[in-house]
Amino acid sequence: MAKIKALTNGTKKDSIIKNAAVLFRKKGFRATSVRELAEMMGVEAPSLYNHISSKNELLQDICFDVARDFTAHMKKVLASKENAAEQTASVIRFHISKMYNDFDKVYVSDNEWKQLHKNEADDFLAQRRAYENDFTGIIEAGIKQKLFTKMHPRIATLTILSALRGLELRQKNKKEFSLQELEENMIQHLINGITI
Amino acid sequence: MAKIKALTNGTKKDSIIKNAAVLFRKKGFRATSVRELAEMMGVEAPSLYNHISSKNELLQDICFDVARDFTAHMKKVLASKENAAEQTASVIRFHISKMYNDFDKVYVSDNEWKQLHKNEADDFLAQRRAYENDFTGIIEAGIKQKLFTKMHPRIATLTILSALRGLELRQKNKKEFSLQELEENMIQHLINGITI
DNA sequence: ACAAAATACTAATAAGTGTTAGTTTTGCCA
DNA sequence: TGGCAAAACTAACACTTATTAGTATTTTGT
Repeated sequence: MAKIKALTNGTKKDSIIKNAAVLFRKKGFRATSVRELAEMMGVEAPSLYNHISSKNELLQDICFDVARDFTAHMKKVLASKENAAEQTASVIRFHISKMYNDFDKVYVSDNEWKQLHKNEADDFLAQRRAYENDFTGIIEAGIKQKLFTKMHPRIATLTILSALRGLELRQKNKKEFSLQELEENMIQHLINGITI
Repeated sequence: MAKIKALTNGTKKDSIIKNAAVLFRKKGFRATSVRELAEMMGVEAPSLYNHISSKNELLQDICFDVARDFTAHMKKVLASKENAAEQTASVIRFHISKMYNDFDKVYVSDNEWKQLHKNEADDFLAQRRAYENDFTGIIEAGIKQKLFTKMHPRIATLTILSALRGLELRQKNKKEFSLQELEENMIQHLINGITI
């Protein structure tokens, strides 16, 4: 009779979520069974239901936690008095470090949110769009401030966010370069490419 | 008794694949049922099996067709006498136009290949890695030729390919900007960002 | 040490899956 | 027009799925 161990500084549910994130990332949400998740934790599948209410809830928690963190950071950036280039760099840096430190959850949020139930998917997408619009606002401000070249701000947004979201920072990559290297190179690449 | 219509310049199987790609993109491979695909085509599920051998075969065809096209283009680029900057631009342009013209299939290939059976997934991944290595080779050549700044070539590769793969060119976006605008802006952004 | 609460277990269910077997219908060509 | 191949249909299978019910065990608080 194995037992679920709580995370240090976390509940048993947190522990389940953490393991779920690993499987959801590796195999996808639909391809991951509750039995499989239970086995990973050394427990029978129904035991998990003492801590969670459904498999879907796990995905919800992952997606909305990640969305909240990104949104919160964006609001902080917008409230700052930095110029557009600094704000852009701050957003990029946050994406990279979040991806670096919380890869499974961020990846799942980016790639599996479609599997949320309709209501939640709509909600998630609305948050995502708001985030993208905020970012586009920063780019537009940068153009007005003559920091950035004249360009299509929406395309720049797609380019930068798409580059960041697509990052896959598994162990293998972490050995090829450090977090600092990655940040420096990507910021240089993505910002200099639109700087006057 | 509805009938499956062949594509103009294509077989009935091609028609099934085309519809499958739409569903796989919208809902994901695992979340798409054969019955659903059949309904979309106005036919009962078992009827499809007169034309395909399995659901998985549909995914295989999609993924490997796309992979073949990208690999073929890369080989052409490598065989050309263009300099590294021109080669990079050519790769970027190909990604964008392919994504623009064949969105469903390219998207599915990029995002659902994990659902292939182990053998095929390994094969697919090997092709993908070879493609990435070829691209890194171009970047490295560009640095040697002093066209590009000193940087981590592997990070530049990830940045550019990630930006391109993450593009989602559905109808909505196609109204915001033209193919030409998109190409110009992204090439400028992704290449100028690493140009001396 | 005992009662109560938390949490594990086994067994089972209902729904959905891809796919096959066997049969009927359709469309084409002699 | 008759016959044959292509391709549709219905029915059913063997599995897997998430989840619940009911029960046993462990842990916690007194």
